[in-house]
Amino acid sequence: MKRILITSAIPYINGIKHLGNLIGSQLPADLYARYHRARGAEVLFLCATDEHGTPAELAAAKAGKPVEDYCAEMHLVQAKIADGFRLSFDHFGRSSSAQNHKLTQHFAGKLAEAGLIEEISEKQVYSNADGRFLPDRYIEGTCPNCGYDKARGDQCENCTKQLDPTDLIDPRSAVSGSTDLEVRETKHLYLRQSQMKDKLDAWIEGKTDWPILTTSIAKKWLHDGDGLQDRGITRDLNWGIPVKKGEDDWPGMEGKVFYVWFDAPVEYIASASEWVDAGKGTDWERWWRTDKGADDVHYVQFMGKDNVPFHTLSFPATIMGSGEPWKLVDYIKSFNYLNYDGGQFSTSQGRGVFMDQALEILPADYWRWWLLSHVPENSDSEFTWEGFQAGVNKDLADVLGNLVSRVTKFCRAKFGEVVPEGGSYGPAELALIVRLQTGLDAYQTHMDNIEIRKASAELRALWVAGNEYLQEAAPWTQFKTDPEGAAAVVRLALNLIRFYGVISSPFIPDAAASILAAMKTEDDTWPSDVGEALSLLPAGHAFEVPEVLFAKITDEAREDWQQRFSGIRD
RNA sequence: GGCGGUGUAGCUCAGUUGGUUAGAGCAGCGGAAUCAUAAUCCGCGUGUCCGGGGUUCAAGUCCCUGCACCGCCA
Repeated sequence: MKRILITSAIPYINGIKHLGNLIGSQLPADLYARYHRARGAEVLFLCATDEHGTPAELAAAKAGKPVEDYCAEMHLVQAKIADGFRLSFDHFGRSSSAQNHKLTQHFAGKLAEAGLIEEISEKQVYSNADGRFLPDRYIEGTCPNCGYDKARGDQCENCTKQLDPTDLIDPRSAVSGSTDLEVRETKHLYLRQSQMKDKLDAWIEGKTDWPILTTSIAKKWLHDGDGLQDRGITRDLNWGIPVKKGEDDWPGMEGKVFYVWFDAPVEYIASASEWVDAGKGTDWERWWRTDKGADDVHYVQFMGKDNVPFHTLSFPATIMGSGEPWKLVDYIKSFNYLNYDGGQFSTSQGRGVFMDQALEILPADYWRWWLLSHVPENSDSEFTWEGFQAGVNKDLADVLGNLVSRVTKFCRAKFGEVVPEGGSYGPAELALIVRLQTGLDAYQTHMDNIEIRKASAELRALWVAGNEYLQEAAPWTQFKTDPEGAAAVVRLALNLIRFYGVISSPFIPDAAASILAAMKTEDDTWPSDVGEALSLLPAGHAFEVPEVLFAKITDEAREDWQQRFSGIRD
């Protein structure tokens, strides 16, 4: 049996994500996971919250809560919303888990043994009032270049000049506003990625089947300027994974933690360990260790383009550098950005639709279908309310939903809520089967290749083929002179509905479940031979006319939402 | 400034290793049908493939250059 390991980029803990974040990794990953499960593969689909770092600490402080409590709460909030979108994670972990502490420290220890960790002393700004070191961007002051008084320590937003915190005039803490700052010497660990450059380069060079977006970003970082640079992997913070060399203390690193980008990818592995500890699985190493059964695992990662450098370079450097047989990623699917009505989605400005709000106004399937069929695979794409309304109404309500409706209601009126018997299949039916077999094969090819837009277009074309057939066969006319012939058409059409329910389930799982429930069958076997699949519901099999599968989005509702989500989130 | 991406019908996008009259969905127009969520089906597209050079028997598809938009710059 095929074994597929799937991870989605892990969302940061400080707040609810918007639709751009959802379509950029979690939703495509879920589609892929559902598809392969449906086709009988053994799938392990993992995600988690990314919880460490300064933004989490500040968000917790703002909420007036200890950071541990804040993260625990926000994790539950994000988990609940993920469930609302039917994201079918086998485990939704936390980067702050004990398992991740242990693994992250383990990797650091192995990297140190391999000579890939370097200790470097540097000067950093310390805030006496806050009792902590401040990252560059959390120091504010007056820009020496343009005089802007809210310049950040890394860059002036007004004149865009790159700055050092020490350049600022009258620097102050962005956390407390205190001006009681001093520059202190502090020691940090650096991952010597530059030592791994050739190895990483050769590895990326071999990935000719990866999306250009993925490899071009990786190559840029490998070759740009002086090539791949070493990166600091520690920070002077309280909230994080304490720096240790395996299980041993790391002299000189007391009170320091690993930097988020180092521990966050390790959580992909730790999440599998959490999955076992939560009693949902029995052996996580057979997914992650090539010496313990993972050599036949196909590992696919999903992420937005901003995450590509970590996944193509830093994390592989960590894994390769450990010298241990950890599973390396086989395919990286990366995405561009989804824009909102002519601009960007913005978490800080509350612009666009956030995941919780989306679920308040419409069922998950509406969002899943539209987002997946417009996923920014080749370039940035755009969400507009008009486009969303038109797409959802046409594809889901008119093409698929109405087909289910017209067939089941016609059958109920003429034959009762039972698959009718009589008649036999002729050339039109055979032609339909051939058409569907061709389309199903194409659909599967696109899904296998993770070409999501193409897959959604093909699925929609399969729905359309059903309407074409029905229109041509016109059982409502045939019924008047040849009820047996009409019965054969309806029998096929009812089977067609079940067929659609099965193959559509990766995109629209709730509607698919409703369809199967209405057809009163639990057989959701993925079809291989379409002819067989369309004779699964025999004459005499009872069904029921389902409620309207997809209510249309009205102009009034659209205008209302358009207004409501244009500005600042309440 | 450097690097990367994008630029194809009103809109959203396909166009594989260069090769026949550049395609699909939506919207629009005309027709059929009336089972259905006024849904469906059929028919209708001469667009400077961003501009300009070049390579080639042949370029949307390769090379150079200019323009526009977007992103990244540890």
